Amino acid sequence: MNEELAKIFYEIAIYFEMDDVPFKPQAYEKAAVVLETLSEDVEKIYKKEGIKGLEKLPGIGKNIAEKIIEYLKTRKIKEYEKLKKKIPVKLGELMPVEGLGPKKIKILYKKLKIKNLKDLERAALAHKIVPLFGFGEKTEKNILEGIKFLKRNKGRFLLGDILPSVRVIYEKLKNLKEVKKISLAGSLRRMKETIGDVDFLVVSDKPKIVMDFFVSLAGVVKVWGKGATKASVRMKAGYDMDIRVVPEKSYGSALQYFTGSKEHNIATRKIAIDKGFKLNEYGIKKEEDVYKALGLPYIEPELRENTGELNNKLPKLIGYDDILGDLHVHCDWDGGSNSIEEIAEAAGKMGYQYVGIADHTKFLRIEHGLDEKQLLQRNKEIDRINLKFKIKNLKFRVLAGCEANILGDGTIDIEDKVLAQMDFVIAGVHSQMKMSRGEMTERIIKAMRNPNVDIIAHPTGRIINRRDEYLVDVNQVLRAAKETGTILEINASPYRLDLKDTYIKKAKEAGVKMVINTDAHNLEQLSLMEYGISQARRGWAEKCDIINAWPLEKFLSFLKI
DNA sequence: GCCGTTTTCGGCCCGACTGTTTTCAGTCG
Repeated sequence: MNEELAKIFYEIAIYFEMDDVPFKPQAYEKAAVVLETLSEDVEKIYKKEGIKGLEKLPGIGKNIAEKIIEYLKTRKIKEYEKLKKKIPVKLGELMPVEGLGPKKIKILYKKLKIKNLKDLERAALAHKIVPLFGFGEKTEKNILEGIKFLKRNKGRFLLGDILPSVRVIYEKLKNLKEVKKISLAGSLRRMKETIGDVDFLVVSDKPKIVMDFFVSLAGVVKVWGKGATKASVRMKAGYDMDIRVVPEKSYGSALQYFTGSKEHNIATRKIAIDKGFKLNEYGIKKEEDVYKALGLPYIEPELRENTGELNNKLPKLIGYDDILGDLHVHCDWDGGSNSIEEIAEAAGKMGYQYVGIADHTKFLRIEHGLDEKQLLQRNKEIDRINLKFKIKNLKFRVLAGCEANILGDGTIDIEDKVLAQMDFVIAGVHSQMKMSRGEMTERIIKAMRNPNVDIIAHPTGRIINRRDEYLVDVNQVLRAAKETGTILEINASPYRLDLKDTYIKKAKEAGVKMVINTDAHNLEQLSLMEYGISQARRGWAEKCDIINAWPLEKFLSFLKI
C-alpha cells in the first residue's frame, strides 16, 4: 500500500511540475519518499490512529493525509485521476528516459500525442521531434539512445553485481600519478543494495589528464557531459559512471555532496541556511568539517538517507572487521563445493574464531538435504575436526548446525531429538511461499516457538528485483522473536539482503538480536559478508545487536539451549 | 502542500551542463 501511494504521489508531483505549480511538486515528492521508506503500513496507521496518525508523519499534512484516506477507501484519488486525464501519459515509462522531464513530456504529448515509450520511439525514428520548439537534432538522437539503454537495462543494478568490477577501475584510477586522492561516492559509497550509477570523486591538479584517462578506460562505450571537471561514461556492462575532479581544498565538501543521498543533502543544506550560511560542494577540505560546521557529529555514509540521522543520537555502527564467525555455510555434504576442513581453514584465514556449517535438510531434496542419520554422521566429522584443532592448540571452532525447513504447518522437517544435538539450528521457509499473511506469520512464529530453533533464515524471503517478500507480518514476527529469544538472520547474499535495512532498524528497536550470514555454498562466497555488514549498518545495527560479532562463549550462551 | 527554539504566514537546496537559443529553461545529481 505504501508503495502504491508513493508512486501516485511521485506522479502527482510530476504533473504539478509540468504546469509550473510552485512548491507542490517538492511537497508531494517528499510525501512519496516518506511513504516509500516507512516500515509501518499506512493503512494500519490509519486504522489505529486515524487521520491524526497520518499527519504525524513528516511531510504529510492535512491535505495529503486526506488523499491517503481517499485512496484507502476508494482505491482512487480524484485529483490524481483528473491530472492523468489531462495528460494521459505513462510517466513510469517516459520519465526514466534520459533527458526527458516533465516539461518535455508535456510538449511531446501536446504536439505529438506521445503517451508511452513506443509512441516516443516511433516519433523519434520518423524525425518528428526535431522541429518541436525547444527540441532539436541532438535531443532526438539522445531520446533514441535513452530508449535503447532502457530496453537493455531494466531498473537499477545490484550492488553485488557491480562492486567487484568497480573496485578494479578504482585501483586503476588510484594508480594514476596525477590522482592525489580518490573516493567512491553516491549510492555505492552508501552501499545501497541497488545502485543507479557509479560515482568517483578525485583530487588532482591536472583534471584534464584524469578525465582523458577516465573516458578511455577499457569497457567505455559512450562519453557525454565532459566538461572541465566532470564527465560521464557508459560501460559495456550497461552501467554509467560519473567522475568529478576537485581541488584538494574542496575535497571534503565535494565528498559530502556527491555521497548524498539527495534527501540527506537537501536536509543538510536547510540546516546550513538556518545557521546563516550556504552549503555547496566547495571550500572544505575534510568531510568531518562539513558536519562540524553544521553542528553535527560525523555521519557514516550508510546512514545518510535523511531517515533520522540528522536529529537523533547516532549509533556506534558495527564495523566491517567486527564479525567473528559466519554461521550459515553449506559444505559438500549437501552439495556445496567445499569440505568442512577447507571451509574452516578459509574462515580462519579471514580472522574468524568460528564457523557454523548449516547444510540443508531432507525436505529440500533438490539441494541434497540431509536426513537425521546423515546430520549425525556429519556432526561426527565436525567433532573429529574440532578435536584436531584442539590437539594443535588452535582456538578455532567449527559449529554443527543445519538450515532446516519450516514446513507449511510450522513444524520442522527434522526430529526434535536430532535438532537438540546441533550446536545451533537455522530454520527457513523454502516452500509454499504464497500463503496468506495470517497463515505465513503463524507458520513462522510456530517455528520460533520450537526451543531447538535458534535462527530464522532470510526471514522475508525476498529476492531483490525478482521475488517479493512473502506476505508476513514483520511486527508480529519481531514480537515473537523477542519473546522466544529467536535470532533473525541478515542474509548477506547480494541477491537477498534479507532482512532489509528498515526491518533491521525495527528489529534493533524491538530488542531482537540478529546474525549476519553469507549462506555461502563455496569459499568465494564467504566474502559476501561485506554486503551483509553494510546492510546491517544501513539498519543502524551495532555490535551488541549482531551475535556473530560476539566472542564464541557469549554467543553460544545466548542460544536457546 | 508542508512547516515552525525568531513565524499559523511566508518561506521552501544548490550548481553544472546541455541544447536550444541569443540569454536561458530544462534536466540531472
